[in-house]
Amino acid sequence: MSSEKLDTEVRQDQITQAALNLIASHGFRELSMVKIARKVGIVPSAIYRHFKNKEEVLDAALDQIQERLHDNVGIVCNETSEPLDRLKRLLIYHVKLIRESQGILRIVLSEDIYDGHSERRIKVYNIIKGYLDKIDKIVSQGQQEGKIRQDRDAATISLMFLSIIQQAAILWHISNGKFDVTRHAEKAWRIFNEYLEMK
Amino acid sequence: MSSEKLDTEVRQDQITQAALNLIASHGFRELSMVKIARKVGIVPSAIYRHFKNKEEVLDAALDQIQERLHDNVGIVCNETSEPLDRLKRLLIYHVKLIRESQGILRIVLSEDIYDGHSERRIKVYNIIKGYLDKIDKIVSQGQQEGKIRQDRDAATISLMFLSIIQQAAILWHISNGKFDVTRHAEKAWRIFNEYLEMK
DNA sequence: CTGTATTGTGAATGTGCTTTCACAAACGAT
DNA sequence: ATCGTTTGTGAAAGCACATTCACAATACAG
Repeated sequence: MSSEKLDTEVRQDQITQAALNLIASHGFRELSMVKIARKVGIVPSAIYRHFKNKEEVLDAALDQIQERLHDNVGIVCNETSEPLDRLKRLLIYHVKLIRESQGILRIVLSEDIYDGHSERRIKVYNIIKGYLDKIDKIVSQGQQEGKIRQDRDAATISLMFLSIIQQAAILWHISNGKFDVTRHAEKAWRIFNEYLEMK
Repeated sequence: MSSEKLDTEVRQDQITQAALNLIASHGFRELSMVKIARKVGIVPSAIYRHFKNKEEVLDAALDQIQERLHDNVGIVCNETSEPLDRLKRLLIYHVKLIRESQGILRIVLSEDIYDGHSERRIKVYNIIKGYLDKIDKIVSQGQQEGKIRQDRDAATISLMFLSIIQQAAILWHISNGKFDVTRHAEKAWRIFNEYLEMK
């Protein structure tokens, strides 16, 4: 009952995707090599042909998340050059990302992903920091252009911006979809936008 | 090598405290009956004299967290009757709570605490909702008194308020204390306060 | 002082997990 | 077609864990 033999590159991709989907749908706690293997259609030990260990699989999954976040920023920056529009669209994309791949961002927040190993912690911190930096750039540019009030810290504004969605996403998840993220995001954005525009 | 025999009530308290401290310092993932027992000074199986299983221990720990959150609200409401002052102080107490008992609030956010069992998920949701309701009351009252602008949803404002600290707390933790929560809380509060005061 | 309920102990069970390893099947270059 | 490399397999080792159970120590009521 042998599976088809595939290149390491292909398998690595499949394994990473499987891991991401499993985390998204059943949480980090439920993630096991057995389940990843089942989803890919191979046997657990076969994973070790393509990754050194579970750690490496997780790292690859984190890389994917980072990519998706950065992609979103790239997209909105291409779509419009208006700073406030960029932020608004980024908010929408972020919410969409959360809704589509359930927990993909809660992964970043999940306590358990660190598991004592501080390298992973640093990696996660850098992912968030990288994302925040990009938001920061949008804000700073908006301030220079006079489109966003200049009397407040760009970093603080950026973090507040991220906080809005993130916390809502958590509530959304815990409530089993009962809590309306999109609605909250809209309302919160109105408040935030109004503040940023103030002179 | 027998331990002193103590009443179930006392042991339940010790066990709950031990569990909370362990989660706070080493995360939810690391929590085990063995470690709880070691901290209390008894043998793992002895825990089962006082709790039916691990689930019950966790539930007791969650109850404790809820209590602390509600206590904070009670304290600030006794300290002052000015809505904005109440919020500001609550922010400070919240940050303090986070700083003191490391991860006590990340527990609420931790993916793994649900572990598939939806009862626990509901319980956590209710804890947050209860806390948010109390914040909501402060905001609503402030709006009625004309101390807080009335053209925005109290619920949205409350959630934004909570988000500010919560996300910062997460960053603080991930960065191993490098990120300055207190500083961010202060800056964010200034922004938030200014907005709420606007007519 | 005696008997009974309560609390603690150590060993054992069972489960699920990651990881290793010898071996087998498929592939690719020559 | 063949040989070496890559990928997949199944079994097993080894670990941590929650939980159970018979038994021992302790407290306490009468």
